[in-house]
Amino acid sequence: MQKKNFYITTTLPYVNSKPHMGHALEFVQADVIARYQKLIGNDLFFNTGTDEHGQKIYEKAIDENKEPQAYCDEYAEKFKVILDKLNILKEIHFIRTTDIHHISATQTFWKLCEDNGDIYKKAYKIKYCVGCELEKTDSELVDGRCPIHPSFELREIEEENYFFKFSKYQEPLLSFYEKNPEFVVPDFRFNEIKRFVEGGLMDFSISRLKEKMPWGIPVPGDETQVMYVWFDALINYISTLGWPEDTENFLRFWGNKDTPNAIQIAGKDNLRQQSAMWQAMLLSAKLPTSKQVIIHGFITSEGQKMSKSAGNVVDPFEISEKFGTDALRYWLTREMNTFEDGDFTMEKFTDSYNGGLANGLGNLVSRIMKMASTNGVSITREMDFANDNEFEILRDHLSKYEIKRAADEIWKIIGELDKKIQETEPFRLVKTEPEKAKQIIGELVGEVWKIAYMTEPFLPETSEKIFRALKNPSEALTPLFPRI
RNA sequence: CGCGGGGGAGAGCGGUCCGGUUGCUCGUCAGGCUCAUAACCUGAAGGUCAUGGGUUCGAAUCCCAUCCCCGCAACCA
Repeated sequence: MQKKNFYITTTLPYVNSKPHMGHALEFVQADVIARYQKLIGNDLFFNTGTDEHGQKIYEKAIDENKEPQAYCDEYAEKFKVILDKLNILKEIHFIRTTDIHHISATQTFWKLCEDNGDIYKKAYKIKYCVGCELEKTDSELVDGRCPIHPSFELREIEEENYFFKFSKYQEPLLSFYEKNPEFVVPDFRFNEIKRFVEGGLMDFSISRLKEKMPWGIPVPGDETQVMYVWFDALINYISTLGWPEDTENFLRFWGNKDTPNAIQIAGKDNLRQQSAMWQAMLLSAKLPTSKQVIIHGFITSEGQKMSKSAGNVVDPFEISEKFGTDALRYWLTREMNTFEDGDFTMEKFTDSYNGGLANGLGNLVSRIMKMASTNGVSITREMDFANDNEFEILRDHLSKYEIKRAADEIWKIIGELDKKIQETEPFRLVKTEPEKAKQIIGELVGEVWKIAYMTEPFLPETSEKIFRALKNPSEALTPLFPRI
């Protein structure tokens, strides 16, 4: 099989809050795909990082009495810690939108769009709450008023901002979608964005007055303005590759216009930004588009949106500390519907842990390894992903990013093995026909090897433990997942 | 007429695109096994697949209408 270059990126979390379950979901989903690609022998560029500019960060920093940069440093660190905690591939690139190189790349990008006539200045009306002394977006308002200060009338202030000619890209985007029928996965999200673009596009504001909000990347050639955070943040997907200087790396992983290569994963709230706005920006800069955008759902808790006020926030850090990284990864990949919303409760979590991990995978490995060590049976076969047809089903699902379905296939095998042990009874047969029993146990050990191999993208730590046990069947195996 | 998702055994989900004995997980009940983490295997009970109409030999699935729940509605994973 020919080696390919594979690029995948998450969205960059905005550092206005610490890592939560939704971030964990996206990191783990991306990691499963990345690990799988690595396993089948492809060269990998895996990207994530932190989105650090903008008004909200600026305010938070002031609230916490910190310099914005110091505040961001602190939060970027928190995200690095959660990546580690989730056992995300160490080779992941971690870009920060305050990185010097990102800043210069963004300014270059801006100039490309500007040269193409897609950036212009226009008076822009903003709604301003005198109570908060802040600008408010329409989505923040309740009944047209600031929810915190409903007694104040909102003031309309006019300021000059730069705008991006999004409207110009309605037709180009639609024809691009037409030519790339798999551009957004799953298909119902693709329909959603098509309908949105068909409905007409409004140019969007891409800068802010520096004197009001200095925490942004300076607009080239205009000292009075900084870029609006969205414009800057999206560019990370290519600045992380060393664009614009490192054209070789860029072509290798981002691809060219005929064969775009970048896979992006994002939450459903990011559908527009990733699959329309960002693609229009790339078209404007005359750069290749992304290859595919994968959209996942949200995690609710007790059927409701997680929020501090509802008191139902589940901390991924705590869960993995308490039950293990792979227990959390298992839940995120197998219990969650890959493309839809899922609900997290402690009860569901422990049920799935006990069922799938303790009674399922853990117990199966225990019973087979015990028989193997008692009877001196060791591993007899080895396979690999790239060449073996045994993995075809898994391959089919993962090439479509059907993470849950791929995991389901593994657990189907686990169930069949439990059944096979019961039906062939090697533990009993060993007393009457030891050779035949050993042969069966040998087959079972081979199956455990296969499971360890297939499990690696999902549960890397467990996979490693099983491999270790397979090499030393005589060593006592501690339960992989004690019941909880 | 804004967009989208959903209504199904006690609970949670597949299945719906491309009509043809409702499938899975957990729970309950009965039996079996003893290699294993009170784990594992077999079987059973339990559903008018939201409602009303239509198409069809046949509808959870297609069409029309209605009711209810939940997100989003330009920058919140």
